[in-house]
Amino acid sequence: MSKRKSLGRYIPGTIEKKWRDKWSKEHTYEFKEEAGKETYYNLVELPYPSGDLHLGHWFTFVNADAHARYKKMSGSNVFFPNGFDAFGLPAENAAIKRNIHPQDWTMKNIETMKSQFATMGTMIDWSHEAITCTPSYYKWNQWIFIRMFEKGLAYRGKALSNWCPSCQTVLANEGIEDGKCWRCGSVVVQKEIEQWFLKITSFADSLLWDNTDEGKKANGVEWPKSVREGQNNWIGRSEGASIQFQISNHKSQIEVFTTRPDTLYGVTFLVVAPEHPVIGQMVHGKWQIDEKTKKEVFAYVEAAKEKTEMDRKEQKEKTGVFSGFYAVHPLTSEEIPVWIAEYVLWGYGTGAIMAVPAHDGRDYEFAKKYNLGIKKVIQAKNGQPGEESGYYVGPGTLTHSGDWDGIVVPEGIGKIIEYLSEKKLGKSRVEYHLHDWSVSRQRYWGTPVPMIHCDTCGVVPVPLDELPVVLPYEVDYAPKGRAPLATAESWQNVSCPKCGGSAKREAETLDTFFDSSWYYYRYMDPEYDALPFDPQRAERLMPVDIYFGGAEHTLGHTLYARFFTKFFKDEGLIAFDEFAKKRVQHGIILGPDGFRMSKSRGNVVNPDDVVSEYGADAVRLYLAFMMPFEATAPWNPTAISGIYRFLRRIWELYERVDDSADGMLSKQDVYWMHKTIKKVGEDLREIRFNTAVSSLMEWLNHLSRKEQISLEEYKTLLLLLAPLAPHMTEEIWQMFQIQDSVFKNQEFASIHQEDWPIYDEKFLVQDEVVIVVQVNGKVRENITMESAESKEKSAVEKKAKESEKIKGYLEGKTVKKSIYIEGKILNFVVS
RNA sequence: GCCCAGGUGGUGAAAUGGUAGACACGCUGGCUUUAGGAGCCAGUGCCUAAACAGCAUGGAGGUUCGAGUCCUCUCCUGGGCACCA
Repeated sequence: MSKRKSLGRYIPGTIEKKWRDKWSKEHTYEFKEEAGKETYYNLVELPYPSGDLHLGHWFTFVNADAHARYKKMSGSNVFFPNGFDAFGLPAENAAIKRNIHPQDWTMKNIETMKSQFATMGTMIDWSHEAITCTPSYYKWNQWIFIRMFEKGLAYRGKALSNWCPSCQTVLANEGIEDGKCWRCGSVVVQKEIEQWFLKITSFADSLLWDNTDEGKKANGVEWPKSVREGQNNWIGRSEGASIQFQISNHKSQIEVFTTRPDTLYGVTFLVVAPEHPVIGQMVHGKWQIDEKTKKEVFAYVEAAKEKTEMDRKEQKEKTGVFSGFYAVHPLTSEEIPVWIAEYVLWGYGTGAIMAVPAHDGRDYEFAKKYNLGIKKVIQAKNGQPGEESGYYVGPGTLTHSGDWDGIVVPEGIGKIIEYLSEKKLGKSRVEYHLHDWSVSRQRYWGTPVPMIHCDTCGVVPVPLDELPVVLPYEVDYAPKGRAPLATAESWQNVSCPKCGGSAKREAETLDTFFDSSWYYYRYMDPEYDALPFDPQRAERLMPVDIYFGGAEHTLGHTLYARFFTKFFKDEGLIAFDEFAKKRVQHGIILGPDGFRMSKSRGNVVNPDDVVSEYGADAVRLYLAFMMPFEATAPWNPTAISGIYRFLRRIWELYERVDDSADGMLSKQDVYWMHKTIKKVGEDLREIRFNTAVSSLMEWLNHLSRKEQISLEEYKTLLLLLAPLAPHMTEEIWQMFQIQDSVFKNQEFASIHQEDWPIYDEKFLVQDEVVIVVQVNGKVRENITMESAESKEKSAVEKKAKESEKIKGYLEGKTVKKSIYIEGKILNFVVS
């Protein structure tokens, strides 16, 4: 009987540093492909190098790490890389504020954050790191952009933007204060601006998630419903019809889009957006219109132009103006007025609507305000009215004989569109809410758009063998009202690749969402220099098996990433449709006061402080334990002490390990061990870290009640804990080897190279079971029975009826029936 | 307005339709002279002197032998989208 020597006090600081240094020195976690071994691509959204790792980073990364370590112990060859999303506006702002170059600021932050990352004790493989602001990375942004350009997927287009006429620049919504430019105070106007777009809309249909059960099975992808629904709503496919309305006394027509062509009868007026070109014809053309109306229309349209998008959205009450013209209703030939109103958007559909106040709230509101007609459309129910059953009809009178004198149109949207096409009044049309993605940024710190403007040849892409177009270092990046790169004249002036004449480089840079749309391909081999990534390696390592990240990227980043993947597939670079098989979205840790952590509120918990107090393992374990991974809850500064206590109890349990106790485990002990192996494994696999920890605690409570702990039990406990608390388990694992002198003159074996323990179902069967006895569904008694005996309902019933308590409840009553769920519950239903 | 996720003790939370509150924090009482982030024992949903009595998972109905879990309606919180025709 050999009781173990005490390990002394548990001092996480020393232990953790020792192991971190060793792992990093020995490149323990560098990923190498191994033939015949299943790879598992474990991905976390790449962080922005803000300069400080916060608790949210810890929460996501340490839990993703526990999952990765579990997969590794279970036999997968795990690929867990990381990198930095290093371009972007904050670097420029910080640079201006602190008079330091954006690049230097960014690289310094990356260095700081990597040293903070190191304290987590993750198995992140930094040898595959990708940093998006390096030329070796953004070269491939440029390559992809040019490929898209050649396919017509990147194009120069126009879109309404906030424009400051004095600074001559586009402003983001955040750059507008009170409708005025934050820099010069001029009134901001809406202007059509030329910019670079990516044609994501041409992938709209393939980006739609098939949310039917069959669809989910077919693509084999496990993404949360909130993301799938959210993206589908954002893409916003709506099927409907476009319908032509003739303008009275003129040749022109107005085309409207509607999803409810079945309500056509109820149209009492048309509304066009203030930007609609027909207004120009009306006001400036030779159309007959009285001066007063003309003035009103002109004033309304001009006022609308001055408003920013924000102003328009904030406006609550609908406004509008009568155009002075009428259109002809295609069914009744009645004249209906044409109005101009801001609530109709130029950017959606045809920029004109048919207003059906009786069946649309907005139209109703507008009709009420301006005293316009309201007409109800009546649906004929089956069998009535009269013989026209099953059709939509306009109002009419139902005569005694059952005749109907209303206007009859076919029922159902499909049929009515057919009917309209036949009459040449309209046709089916699909609209999307999704817009093409504007990727132009008039900023310095980003990927230069690899294009050249030539007066003779127009826009010409930079030849591929001249990539990367390196972002020049010496540039005046302070805001001056134009793209900063336009100030770097020697950089900008080039000769045209086509004609050799003088030309200028594009001075705009790419949106950073471009960078992050494909970084996980680059991780596979960040040095690869033939293509953005090696298609053969992608075939082996991709798609990503699990992608951890935040809910804030539901509509932006993850949708763009899917778009790039569809593009790569079309290019023949990959064969799969979706880049990530599974998406898991983390929750948020709030400040101890229950509010979002923020410097201004002063409720920020610094992970470094907590680590120096309790150690990284305790922080890791608490972040796993405190709540479900997807939940949002406040940080509880005292609750972590329970975790610390848990770790120390395991540490101290070491001296109670009795080697001779092996083979002497009671059936209960074996049951506990196998039950915990099963539960912790399932939980780590299915992203239920909180219950994985609590089941370890339960087992520890069981072990603590025993006098002898066997070596097998204790080692199993360490193995199960290893993915969650990698430092402490490694330390104890090594102490075994030292005290037993089993590895003399040899390297110590790391616990993280060990296999995950295997449980055996046969040990999960208990000799005795407790059966709950209910009477009319209420618990009245617990009876304990031999497992074998409990399989017989009659035996269980017999035993239950022997109980004095149950006898009392059954006395004088008739047992109508009884329900028995094997090994669990017996319910007597009595009258 | 539409879509999504939630609502369970003082707190964070558990619970394949089968004993609601595991595990942990906090709190209460006790023990151990105890400097250790102590430990150990007992208790801790409500109502009760107590209960293996009754009531309890936002609310109201329903399905079921049995509902936190499934269905219908409703209220509230968080997140996303939005004059999208």
